[in-house]
Amino acid sequence: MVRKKVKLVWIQNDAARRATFEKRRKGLIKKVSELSTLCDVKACALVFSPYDTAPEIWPQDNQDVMRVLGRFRNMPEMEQSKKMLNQEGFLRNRIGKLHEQLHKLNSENRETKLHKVTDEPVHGWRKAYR
Amino acid sequence: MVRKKVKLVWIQNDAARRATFEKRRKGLIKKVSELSTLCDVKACALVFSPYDTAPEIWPQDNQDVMRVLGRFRNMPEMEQSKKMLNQEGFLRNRIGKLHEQLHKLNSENRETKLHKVTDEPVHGWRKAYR
DNA sequence: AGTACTATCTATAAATC
DNA sequence: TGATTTATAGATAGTAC
Repeated sequence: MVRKKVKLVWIQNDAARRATFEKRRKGLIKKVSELSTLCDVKACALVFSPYDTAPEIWPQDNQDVMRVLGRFRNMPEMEQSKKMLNQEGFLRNRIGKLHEQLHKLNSENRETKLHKVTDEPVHGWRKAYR
Repeated sequence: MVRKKVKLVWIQNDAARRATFEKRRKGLIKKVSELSTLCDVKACALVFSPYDTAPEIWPQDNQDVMRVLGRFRNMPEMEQSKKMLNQEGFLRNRIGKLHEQLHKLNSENRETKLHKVTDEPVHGWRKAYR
C-alpha cells in the first residue's frame, strides 16, 4: 500500500528487494514499450539481475534490439568522427520526417475513405497535415 | 490532467506527441535508475528519437553502459548482423524503404481520391516526398 | 517551444491469504 | 514463496500562460 515514501536506497531485506525488483522490472518494460508505441521512437531496455541467467530485454525481437544498440555500439570511439555523428544525425532526422509523412498520409488515406460516400468535409487532419 | 485513459497508440498530433515523449522519456530514465539503486542490478535504457541527434542513455557513465552491454555484445546474433549494424548503410536502406512506402501510399491515396466527389487537392507532402 | 499546474490515472509497498 | 488486494505515492495528459 505504499505506506512509505520509498527511500531510494538499496533494499536490505532480501525478500522485499526481490519482490520490488520483479514489480519494477515489469513496470519498466511496460514503460519502454509504451514510450515506443506512443511516440514511435526506438527505445530499448536491458536488465541483468542475479535472479536470472539471461537478461530481460525489450524489445524482444532481436533485430530491433540490434537496431537500437547498433548505433550505440561505436559511441565510445565517437570522438574520432564528428562527421559520422553529424551524418547520422542528418540521416536520422530525414528518417523522422519521412516517418511522419507516412503516418500523415496514412491518416489522410483513412479519412478520405471514411468520408467518401457522404462527401463530408474532413476535419482534424488538416492542421497536422501541413 | 490525464482526462483520458491514454490509448496506447501512436499520437498523431505532433506537439502532443513530442510533449508526451519528453515527459515519458524523463520518467523512464528515472525508473531505470531507481530500479538499479533499489535492487542493485545492472540495468540500462537507450532512447533514440527524431528530436535528438544523440540518444538518451542511462546510465550516463559510458563505462557502466558498456559493462551492462558487455554480455549482450557477445551474443551470436550480434555477429550475424554486423553488416546491418553498419550505421550509414542501415539508415540509408531505411530511407529507401520509407520512400517506397510513401510512393505506394501516395498512389493508393490518389486512386481513392479519384473516386471521391469533391476531390480535394493534396498539399504539403510533396516537399518532403522528394 | 518551455514551464507550471493539477486532476486523474498508474505503479507499487505493504498487507493478507 | 507466490499470488492477490488495496491504499498511497508517483507519473503524466491536458490546460494555461
